Amino acid sequence: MARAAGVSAATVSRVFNGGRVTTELAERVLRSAAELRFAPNRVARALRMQRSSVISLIVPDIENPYFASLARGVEDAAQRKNHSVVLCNSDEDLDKERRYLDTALAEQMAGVIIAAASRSRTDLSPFTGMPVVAVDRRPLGAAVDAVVIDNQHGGEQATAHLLRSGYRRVACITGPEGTSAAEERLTGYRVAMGEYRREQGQDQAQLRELIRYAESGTESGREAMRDLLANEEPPDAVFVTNDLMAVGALEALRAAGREPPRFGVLSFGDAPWVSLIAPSLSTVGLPSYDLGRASVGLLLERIAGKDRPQQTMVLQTSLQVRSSATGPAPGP
Amino acid sequence: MARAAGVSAATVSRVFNGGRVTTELAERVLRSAAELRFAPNRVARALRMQRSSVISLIVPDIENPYFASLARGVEDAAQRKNHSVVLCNSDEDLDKERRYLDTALAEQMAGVIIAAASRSRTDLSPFTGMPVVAVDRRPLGAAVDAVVIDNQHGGEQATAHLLRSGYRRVACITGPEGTSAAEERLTGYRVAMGEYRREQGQDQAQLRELIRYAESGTESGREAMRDLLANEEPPDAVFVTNDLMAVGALEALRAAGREPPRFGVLSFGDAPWVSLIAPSLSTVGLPSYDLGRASVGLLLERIAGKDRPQQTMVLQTSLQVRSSATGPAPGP
DNA sequence: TTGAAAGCGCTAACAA
DNA sequence: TTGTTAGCGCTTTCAA
Repeated sequence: MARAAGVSAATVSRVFNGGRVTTELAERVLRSAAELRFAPNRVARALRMQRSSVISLIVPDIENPYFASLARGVEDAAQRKNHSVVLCNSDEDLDKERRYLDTALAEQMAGVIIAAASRSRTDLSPFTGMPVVAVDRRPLGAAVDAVVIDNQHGGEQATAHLLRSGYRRVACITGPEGTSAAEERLTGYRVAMGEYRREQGQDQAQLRELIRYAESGTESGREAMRDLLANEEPPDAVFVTNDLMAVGALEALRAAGREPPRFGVLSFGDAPWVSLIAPSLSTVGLPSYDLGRASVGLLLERIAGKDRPQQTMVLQTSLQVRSSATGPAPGP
Repeated sequence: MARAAGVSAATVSRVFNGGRVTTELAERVLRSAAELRFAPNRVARALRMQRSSVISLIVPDIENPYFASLARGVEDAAQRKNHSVVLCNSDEDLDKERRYLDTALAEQMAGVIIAAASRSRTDLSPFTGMPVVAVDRRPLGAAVDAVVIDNQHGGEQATAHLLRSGYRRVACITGPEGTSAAEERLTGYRVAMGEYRREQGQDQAQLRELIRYAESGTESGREAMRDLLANEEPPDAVFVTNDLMAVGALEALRAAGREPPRFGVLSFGDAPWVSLIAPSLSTVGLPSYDLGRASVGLLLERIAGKDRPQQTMVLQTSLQVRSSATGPAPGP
């Protein structure tokens, strides 16, 4: 290539990397490159620079629409900055995750974006020198940038919306006890309920009978809902902390003849199908795409060598009003 | 690393690549490698071998569950053979697709798996030397292996199932005229209907009034269904060639008081949410995961240098019976 | 079976 | 501004 244009390899390199070259030479190089369909060999470049332009994206499962959307955000942002994205599905398996991390090292990748399989047991310590951004889940005690969702605020939003819509006894079905997202969303619920009851001068001790922990599947959502309906004083609305459980809750409600929006249902998640089911589910939408995009932003700053304090970005949820929680009164 | 083990670089290389080395030396190398947490530099390897172990996967959009599942199949299979997968979203945009293809070349990737944006205008000609497998869509006139779905057979399966379930006037809502998947599925419908009517000694000329072309969205599915119901002699079942249009059709049916399974609905696609809507949709399931897996199989054969005739694998659909097409008679 | 040496294509330091 | 040179870490002859 250099010979074809009658210049040195260094000049070719400079042309392709924005070095100082006279327009005449640059043109000659570009012309030859076009003729020969030449494009710089990125592998050689990566070897020489000790760093490729590939980002490793490690998620539990790309078939989960949440992570698909996140991945899309990552890929779009990366592509705009001439970076490629390697897709890795960890299946929440620490060993598998570990192998992907090792590969990222061996391939001298530019950086890693990871939704870690475990907050405490994912080991990010070998990554000195390679930038890492944690996304969706912030590993405990690892000195990495992170981008996460404000789950508590989302829980507050959801609960407040139900109360504002006129529901009075708002229940909550949340995920397994001890998982951080579920607990945070529940906290949001407690806070919003506490505030409301304080304003109303109501007793605050009775929240417990309105709360159910479930296993985050359709099945367990249905059971939890059935259980809530069996209360002495049953709720008139429910905040469910994920879409799948919400579908189960909906089924239990239909079986009991308590259909939305008379009975309010609000879920957390915004899966692409929530608008397709009947009634279309109002949800607290997750900024999954932006999560991906933002994590690339942080990662590229680190890759560029920017030395700033470790940082966590907290992205806000947004209420998606559809038809399952418009209010207990007969429609206007 | 070589020094640490007291051997030459060549020996280290042989240890990691299954060359002939005495057990004693091999052990020494492995021990040092473990101590130093050494792993061979894949970039240098790729440069030297003129080929990396990365596969480029080009799909229209990873947020489409069909391609997410396909991608998962690709990644699982690739990972098992120590290959990485680079994710590329073409958005059906030829320019964008072209840039990804160029990157694959510049990165000396091991091969490309592509669901091409266009059957005729996607240009795969620069890929002499780099293996390419077309997936889901077979480019016209490109000499590459391909893995596709048997759309026509799927259409036959769907239609035959409706007829077998007791529906008599089966309509079809298919995608835009001229797109190959839509036409093939429609062909399957025609074949199955023709066969049935021949057996019944019925007139075969009247099929046209049972067929509608739509724009493959919820909206246009609803309209097409409404239009079919306005027929002089309306259908009692419909085969819809994708899930989204089926949701629209379902809405039109509900509005007209003709609910499944009294009115049969069968769709083509098997999106993850089809079992969540009410009634749960019976579908012709697409082997998207296997599509991905199989394409990796073909690709790796080519990468290994296997010289065999160009090949197209046709994967079969499978009927997923749920509750929207159990038969016109009142349930047992 | 092992090691020495060359070279994959690029970029960075230096010299001209 | 341009060219020369060295070397990134590996695999692959070739010779020992």
